Amino acid sequence: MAASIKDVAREAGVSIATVSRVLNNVDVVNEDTKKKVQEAIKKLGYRPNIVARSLKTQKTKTIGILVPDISNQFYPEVVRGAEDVANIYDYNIILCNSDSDLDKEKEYIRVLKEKMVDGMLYMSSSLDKEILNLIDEVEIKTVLVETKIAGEKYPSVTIDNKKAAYDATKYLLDKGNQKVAFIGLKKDKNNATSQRYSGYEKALKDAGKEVDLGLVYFGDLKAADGYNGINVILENQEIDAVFCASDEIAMGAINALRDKGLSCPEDVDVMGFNDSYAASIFYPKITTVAQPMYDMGSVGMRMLIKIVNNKPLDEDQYTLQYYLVERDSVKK
Amino acid sequence: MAASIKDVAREAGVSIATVSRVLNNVDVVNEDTKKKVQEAIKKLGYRPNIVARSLKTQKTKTIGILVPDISNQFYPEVVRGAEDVANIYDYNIILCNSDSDLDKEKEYIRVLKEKMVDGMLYMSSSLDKEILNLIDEVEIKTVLVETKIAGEKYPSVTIDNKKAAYDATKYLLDKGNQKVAFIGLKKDKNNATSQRYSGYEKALKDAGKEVDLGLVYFGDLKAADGYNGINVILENQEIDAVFCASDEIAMGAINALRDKGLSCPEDVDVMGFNDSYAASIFYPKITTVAQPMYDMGSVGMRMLIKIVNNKPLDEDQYTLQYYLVERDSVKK
DNA sequence: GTGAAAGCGCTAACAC
DNA sequence: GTGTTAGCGCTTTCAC
Repeated sequence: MAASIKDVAREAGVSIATVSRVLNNVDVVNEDTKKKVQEAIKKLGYRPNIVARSLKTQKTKTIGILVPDISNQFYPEVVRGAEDVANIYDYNIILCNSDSDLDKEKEYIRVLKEKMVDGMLYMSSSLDKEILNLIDEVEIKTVLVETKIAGEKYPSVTIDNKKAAYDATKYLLDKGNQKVAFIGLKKDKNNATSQRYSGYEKALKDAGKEVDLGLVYFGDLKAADGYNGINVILENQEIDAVFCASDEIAMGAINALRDKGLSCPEDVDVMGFNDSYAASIFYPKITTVAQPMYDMGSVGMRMLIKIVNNKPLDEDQYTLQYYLVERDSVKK
Repeated sequence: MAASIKDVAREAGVSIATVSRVLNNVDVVNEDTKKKVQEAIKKLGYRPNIVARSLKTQKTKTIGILVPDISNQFYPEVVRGAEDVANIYDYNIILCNSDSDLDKEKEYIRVLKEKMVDGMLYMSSSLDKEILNLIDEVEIKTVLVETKIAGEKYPSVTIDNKKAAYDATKYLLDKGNQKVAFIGLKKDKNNATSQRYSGYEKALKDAGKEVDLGLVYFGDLKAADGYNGINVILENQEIDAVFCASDEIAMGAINALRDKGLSCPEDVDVMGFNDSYAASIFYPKITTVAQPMYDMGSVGMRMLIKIVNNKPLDEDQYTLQYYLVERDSVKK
């Protein structure tokens, strides 16, 4: 067993209370006593037992992070941003992969409660009312990342997905493209990613165009969906451009185009979303809407740590800036 | 404050010891008493405080995972594999990003000790003796993933990087390629990834060829390194093929080739390493050595959990199988 | 400025 | 079969 506070006290010839005081830089401990204690600590290689401290203080200095799947393209960077900030303030993170499964999420939240995390960063493809209720019930301080509940009490950090998609679609339209297709998720009011379709719709309408469902393909966010989407859409008509709700879709779409003898951007403009690392390596390099993934994590964690320490928040609902990265998959 | 074991005891009209017994399915508790307790638990929505339990049992049911950087291509899948297994056995994971920085690693290991993790999965690009000493000192049960210390006591799960690189290079040679280049990390005995160069060397020698340093470029594992590598190598001579120590390098290399008017695989065969998701989407689809990343994590965690629970290990040093994925970046 | 002692919520002897 | 109690390693109040 490692040395405990008792050992240090004995070694230094003081009481454990005094050792605790120097550990926490609290009260005015006599300089000499302090020195003695510090020497004893060093000699024994003593490190406080944080579990014991946590039980007493009711603070664990650990934060739970719930993500759908860390092996998904989006989350590693968010988590990295979050962990970096956590680390600065001496917090650690417990990482949980929920697969966006409601039961798994609920179980993780309960376990996080049992482990007395000081707070939680919650990410999910959708936002179920049951989860929100559970969060209230277990009283874990929580910041929502990627999704938000408009006008509700839950602090959040998001980007404006609808507006981003609007801008992306408009960009394609402004290039003179007539038939602009869409491949992505179906509309669903609680799902951040699916709001991209709304932005697409609005951009078309504002440009005086009808949404032609023959130009729209709903699937998941994978490359395969982009590939299939192009094949399905092209069965009925030609297109000038396609806005994809993820970079992976965009890459799949470009591959499908190429397999049909069409090239990007010469024949069809393709726009992605996220600016994942692969988007910058792909050929052609993907023009895309960059989400500040690292920042979403770090800002979220910063907010959470403030909340945990009862500090006031500058803002409750952070909306971070996306930006359009112009590369080679859309004509200049 | 959430309900404690005392509240449950009071509610059920029994002692806390009895509540503890039903919680842990221990001893023979009378069926009726058990029912009463369970009802009280349900009524109060009671969940045990694991921090308190941990202090008593000296087990936290949490495992530390040290990775260089979760936003690096390789680790998310490993971590996912590890977390899935951990979850099955009711463990949670604390994720730490070290950037392979020695001081950061040391500090994380100490903090993990303070938080009394039951064990640790350690991944790093290299394996410093200081770290090993520290692990011994703090006595955290540890499994090494990706790297290993030959003939030492540390359990590990790895692939045979040298042999994998040997096979990959030989594959390129067997296709009739005369000048096979290499882009990757410089040799370094403790770094798993850098052993790929040794495999490359050996394959050439076994094929009766000298290693031509003009065909070798050492850098990092990024796409930019592949891009630069090709440009540097091609300054002096033409090549028939290139073995890249990562898929990212391979993609960068292919891009550089294309920018020089050379196509892959028609003019130059390119082989990657890892089989990251992007490798299967890239054009051309990358022929590569697949590392079982998910399995490395899950096998490592399985070993660790056995160790933590003092169960015997079937093997100490797991060497997992890699395999060659034949796609389109090498001529058929 | 320092020590004694209570208590955080739990488990596990030990007693009955 | 169940209750009492000590104690895990710390922090913090209250004395002195």
